[in-house]
Amino acid sequence: MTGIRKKPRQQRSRATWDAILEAAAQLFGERGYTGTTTNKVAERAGVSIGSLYQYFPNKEALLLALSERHMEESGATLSAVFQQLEQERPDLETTLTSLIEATVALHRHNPAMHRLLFEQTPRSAALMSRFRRLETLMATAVAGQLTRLGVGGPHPEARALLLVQGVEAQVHGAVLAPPEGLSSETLVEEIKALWLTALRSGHPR
Amino acid sequence: MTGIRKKPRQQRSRATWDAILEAAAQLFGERGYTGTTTNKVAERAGVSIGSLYQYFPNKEALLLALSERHMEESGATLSAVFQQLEQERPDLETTLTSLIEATVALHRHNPAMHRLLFEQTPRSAALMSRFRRLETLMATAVAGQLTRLGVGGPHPEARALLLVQGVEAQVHGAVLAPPEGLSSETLVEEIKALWLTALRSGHPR
DNA sequence: CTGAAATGTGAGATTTACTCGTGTTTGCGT
DNA sequence: ACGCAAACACGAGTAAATCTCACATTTCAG
Repeated sequence: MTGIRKKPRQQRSRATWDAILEAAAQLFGERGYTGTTTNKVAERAGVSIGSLYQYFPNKEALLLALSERHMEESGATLSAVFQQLEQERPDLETTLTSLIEATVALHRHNPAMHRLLFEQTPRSAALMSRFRRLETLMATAVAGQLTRLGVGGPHPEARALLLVQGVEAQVHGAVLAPPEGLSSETLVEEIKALWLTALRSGHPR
Repeated sequence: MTGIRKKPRQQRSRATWDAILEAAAQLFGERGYTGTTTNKVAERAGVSIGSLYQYFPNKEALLLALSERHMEESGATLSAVFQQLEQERPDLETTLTSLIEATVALHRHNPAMHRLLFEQTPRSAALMSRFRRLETLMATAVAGQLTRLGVGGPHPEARALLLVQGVEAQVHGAVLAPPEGLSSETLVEEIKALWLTALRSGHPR
């Protein structure tokens, strides 16, 4: 269930593989998932429909491959942030700001892809499971930070998970659908303030 | 774009309309959205495929109608909660508990429908806009409560929106996908504690 | 009773995901 | 250079799903 039917062995096939994925990313972004046909993907990629199905067993596999790529990028970015946090060990406010700004950056980096994966797509079990894996990974790392800062409470894992889920939803809304009369910057500042208060209370300095 | 092609005028057509929607709810719940065909919906409803397309212009319209129904129910439930809050005017902790428990109840009431609308479905622009409308409505009501309790901060609307988005995401995760080793009850209690701290800090009694 | 509007029907037109038999290119041993 | 097997590419065709439309039936006002 890797979403890949055949790993390319020659360089030309690697090129068609890339072309197909790139075409899929473009068309999904332009027309949405259901609005895109596999034939159109093959056409824009400049390959035959048969070649597409040689590498991707079905339409959803294209989406899975794209999500894989996107989540690897996201994972790498976040890993870097956590690595820096573990080196510098800043206070709660700085730590929170780093995490939230990183989340904002992920949403602003490729809004089309984010919309595609989180809004316009039938979330299959496979996609959900990939997503939960990233979420769990992040929650674990966050729990480590909370514990270090002494704000983990009785259930650091639980608190970290709620932080990850909450911040993701709030930032998603703030960046991709800011409501009438509220700038996304204002909202992001409010998000930081809210979580800072929620976490530091009862644990000053 | 109402998702309804023709409003029924006679009672028999109302009956077929109901039968179609009920069949769609069942099959979508059993087989998922993409796993359900419009012909099967018509078959289970005991009507011809033509009748289905007389009332619903396409498959997605079935989903939209179901979401409409679900959101109306949710809206009614929440309205009742807010009405009670405005009468009894309880303190912050009780208010928060009411709101969060209401959200939990909504998720537990019909998990299949919730999963269908929020996970297994390609979220069209129409569906998203309906969802945002409910979210905005809720945020406005919550903002009123926060202001009454003196915890609105400089941007009560912003804070309320973040609360609605955050709690929805957290409760959704806690109820529909509690992680290994954490009961959803524990998580819900943690959600309450977290928001209570976030909101009451700096504004004791 | 009558005609017109509302409702119901289902064969089939159209679209789309996906297959498969066949042709072409590449790498490699000799 | 040559031949050959494996990898790669092709695209008409198949199966299955969505949706249409011309026609049949039911309802009801006058």
